[in-house]
Amino acid sequence: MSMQKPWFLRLALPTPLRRYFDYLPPKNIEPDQLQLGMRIKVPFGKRTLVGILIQLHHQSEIPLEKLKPAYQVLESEPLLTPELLKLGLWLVDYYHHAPGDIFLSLLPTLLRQVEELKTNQRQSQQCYRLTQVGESQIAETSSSLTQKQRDILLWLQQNADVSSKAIQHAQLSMNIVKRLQKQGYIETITLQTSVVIETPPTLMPEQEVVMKQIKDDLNKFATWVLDGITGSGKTEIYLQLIRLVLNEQKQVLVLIPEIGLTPQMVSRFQQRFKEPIVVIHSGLSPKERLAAWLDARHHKACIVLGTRSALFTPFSDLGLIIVDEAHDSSFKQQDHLRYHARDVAIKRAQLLNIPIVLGSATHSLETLYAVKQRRFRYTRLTTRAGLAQLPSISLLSIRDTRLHEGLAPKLIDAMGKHLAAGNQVLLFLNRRGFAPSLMCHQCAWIAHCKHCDAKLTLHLDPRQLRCHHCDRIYPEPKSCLSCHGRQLIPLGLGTVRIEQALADIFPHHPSIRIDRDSIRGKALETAISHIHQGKAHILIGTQMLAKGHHFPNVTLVGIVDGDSGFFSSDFRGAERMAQTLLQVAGRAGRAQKPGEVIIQTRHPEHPLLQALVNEGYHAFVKMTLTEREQAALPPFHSLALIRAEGTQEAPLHDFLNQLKAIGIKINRHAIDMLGPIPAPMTRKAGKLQFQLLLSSPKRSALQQFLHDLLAEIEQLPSAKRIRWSLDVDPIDMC
DNA sequence: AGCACGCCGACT
DNA sequence: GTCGGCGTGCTC
Repeated sequence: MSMQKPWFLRLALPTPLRRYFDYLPPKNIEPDQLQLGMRIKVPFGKRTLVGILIQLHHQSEIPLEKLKPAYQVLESEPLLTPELLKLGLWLVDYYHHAPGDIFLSLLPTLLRQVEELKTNQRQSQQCYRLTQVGESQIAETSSSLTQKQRDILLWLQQNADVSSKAIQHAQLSMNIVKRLQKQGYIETITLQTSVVIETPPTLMPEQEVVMKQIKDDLNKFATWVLDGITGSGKTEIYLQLIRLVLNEQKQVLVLIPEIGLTPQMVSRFQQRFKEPIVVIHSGLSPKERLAAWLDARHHKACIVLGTRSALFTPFSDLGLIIVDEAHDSSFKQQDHLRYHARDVAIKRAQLLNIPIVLGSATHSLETLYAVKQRRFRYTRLTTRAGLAQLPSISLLSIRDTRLHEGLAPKLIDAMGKHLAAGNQVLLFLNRRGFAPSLMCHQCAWIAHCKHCDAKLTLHLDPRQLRCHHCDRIYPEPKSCLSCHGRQLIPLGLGTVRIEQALADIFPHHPSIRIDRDSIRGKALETAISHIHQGKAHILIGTQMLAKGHHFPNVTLVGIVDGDSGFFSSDFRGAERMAQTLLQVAGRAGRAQKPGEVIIQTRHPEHPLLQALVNEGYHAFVKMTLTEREQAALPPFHSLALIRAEGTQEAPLHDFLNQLKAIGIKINRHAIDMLGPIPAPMTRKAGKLQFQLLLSSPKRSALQQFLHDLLAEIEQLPSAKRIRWSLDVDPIDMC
């Protein structure tokens, strides 16, 4: 860059504004001292902010007199890698979100703050080890080490990766350790390593085939769809692929839906690899998160295992991305930047020219459609390990059947048989509490939440009504609030009600309930081990039970309500229900015991249910894809949803109509606009929600349209008064 | 989003 | 008299 011409910094700043900000360079700084991605401290209005350098340029649209000089550059090397910077630019383009919000959310919170970063303050979980320089110092006879320093190095040679506690316990001085660290003889890493490293098992023939397919393709971008039923050994494929990539001195990123539900995944990784592993999830403290982030950035960690947010970890040598349970909707962020970690991960792999593996037993329609279009590569595992058989799935019609607390006599009989044989039974019902509604016997009044458009759920312990949408609690009314009738009847089924009923039906078989009410914190682990020890014979649970854990002694799975998802207002309801059904079914019949799955339904003739049960998930997918195509829905059409939220209906309606009018004006492409319509749950926690749904058969057309529309909205005075948001590729409509 | 300014109502 | 309510406007 020429010394004569004026030059400017273009920064992303933490504001919701969809634009960048230009600054004059800080004093005494030459352009070649700056690198894109560096954090820079600047004055912004009356505030001081940290921004990220996006571009150096010669021409600013802002008049020179309005430009302020930046205060200072906060680092000598950019913390945001060029690769993440590119990914950020893509996110800006694709999700049409404020760039400042995006670029700053790529950094851990501690790095978004104006205060200077204090280093060497990490103490928790920090482990010390010798560096190569330190190793050679020990051998060096002429080294200037003192006896104490030498003792420490020798001790560390014997005891690698130890915590400061262990060092103090060995009567060694942490002060000297710190000094040796400064001299570069000792380094710290964040990890929990297990001592025992297991040897990889021999792969089954089918796994060999899958490995060979992916292995031959490991040095370039490809999206691999690994389709594997529960128990078919997907994780083993991950582990062996990771081994190959680690052997190339590269790093691996593994994304999983929820860390809390998959502790065994973490420990499996720790048992297999001696290379340092870092776990990133929302439960970490800001310090821990930063430490993990920096370890990945500087290749001190070789494997990063984490939830959605771990996607934005910087790596120096990333070689492979794995997304486990890739269909899971928790990969989609539902506020701020509404990104889908699965989709962004694919983009990241593409930018890095590395492979990505999506694993699931029930891939999303989007993924399978991409396979059909040959955009993704497909490979599958169909047999369960250890000769375990697949469970047989059957539909049980409960139409015209007298139910006992929601359970058909045939299901109760089946339960009796399995229990008598000494096996465990799992009942799945995705509704917490005792009863999902409370109705007046006289006038049919139903208790509703005052702040949401939702019925209140009756809970027993303590006895109260609760809104599952805003978590408000109401006392149980003694009489009907409408007609004062004294007889209020709990309607419908919750897990608590089933639990009570089962205590009567099977008094000699203890049961355990697993849902968000019965399980808090570590209780899940306790409950799971309880189940494994056979202390409970019947397991009753919600979604919580469907993920991650295997129950080898469960031979019967009962789906209490097989219809709920198939008749929901959301077009993805059936897909999600099918995924959940198969996921729950997968809990049963591992080991040598064959499993049985019984689905209670009022619509046994429903073609989608029939396809799912008789022909399997892929038949279900094929049929659902046809429906989606006819209805012009994803994956055939691209969607974007503009939501507006407020306390009064009229301004929201007006605002969205205004957007629609602008949309019609600028619409050069085939963009459909539906709305404004009330959101499926219009009132939630006291707020009204309206939405405008945009759809197009061409993703790029929708993208261009959104770009133009947002430019117009920025000019709109009403847009500043209304709380609104844009969701590109929304996954649920409420 | 923050954070100002600004113009009106009820308080020491 | 001023403390503070939130409408409006700006941030390179």
